[in-house]
Amino acid sequence: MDNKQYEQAMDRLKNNGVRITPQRQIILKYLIENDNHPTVETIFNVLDKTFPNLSMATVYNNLRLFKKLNLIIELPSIDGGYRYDFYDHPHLHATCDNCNKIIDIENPRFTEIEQELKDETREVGFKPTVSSISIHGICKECQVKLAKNK
Amino acid sequence: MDNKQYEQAMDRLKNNGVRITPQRQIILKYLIENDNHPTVETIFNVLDKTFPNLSMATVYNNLRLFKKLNLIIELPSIDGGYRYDFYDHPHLHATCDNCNKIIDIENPRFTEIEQELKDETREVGFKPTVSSISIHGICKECQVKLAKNK
DNA sequence: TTGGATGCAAAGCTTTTGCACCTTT
DNA sequence: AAAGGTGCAAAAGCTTTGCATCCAA
Repeated sequence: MDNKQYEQAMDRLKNNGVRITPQRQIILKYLIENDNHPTVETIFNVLDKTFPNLSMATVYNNLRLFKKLNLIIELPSIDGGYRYDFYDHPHLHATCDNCNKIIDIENPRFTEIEQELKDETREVGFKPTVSSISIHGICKECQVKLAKNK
Repeated sequence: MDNKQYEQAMDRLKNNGVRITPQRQIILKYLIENDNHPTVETIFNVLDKTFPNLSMATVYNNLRLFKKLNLIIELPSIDGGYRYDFYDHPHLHATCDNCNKIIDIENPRFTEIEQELKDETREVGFKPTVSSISIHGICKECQVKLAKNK
């Protein structure tokens, strides 16, 4: 794990007068170490194994808190729920509308594009924080799957 | 209203074997004529006035259908719900995380940027359809409001 | 020490579904 | 005439909240 990300996240909590609890630590660590864009339930199920008595409410409450502090971003899934992603460097998301998987796409030009989009919002007096940039469509695997079912 | 958008939407329904009902017509018309990014409830409340006995379930069902046909896009709001937007030409959304307002930002370069992002997903075998591109932050009005409350 | 955080359970929403009736094709 | 869609109400899910207890600072 990139420890710097974790330390910076802890600092952001401290600077906002938010207490550092084991629950907050493991949730953030999980999000930093995994780029699987988990649902709330996935996060809960995985962490509950090694941290019994963890409460779903705590996961919900803390995800909401982290989102407000711009530590994570929330990605809508076509299945109705949300997926969560630690907001490290901005990157492109490709969301499969068939299996709901979210794929990270890295590209050196992306930071530049994000900057350009943020600048555009500044022109109308907006104060940008994070970006949520997704391309919807069908992933490679599902294209094959869907073709077979015809 | 741009009638072409409406006609094209109707064609897309027909081509997919979907029946054209008055409910579908008024919901689509409403979304085409308004760029206020309404919630499900707003859509229901406005349309129910002139179309009594409209059912919330019908609004939900049809929004889901339109989304699947890529006629509209669904934008997550920090208040937990979603906002809907007729998917005409791609454009940038600035989402205020304080008042939940969504602002359309038009820029001639945007189509080009969207194309570039879609191309990036194609490189990993993805088949892109629509984009959902939002910059989160605080709008002009809320910046003033929040400064006053200090 | 003490205000904030957690866990549990209950409440509150939002969204979907079942079914009888109605409408488009 | 038949397949599909609608409205209503009930069910199902998801998310938040109240409160007693616990713990980080």
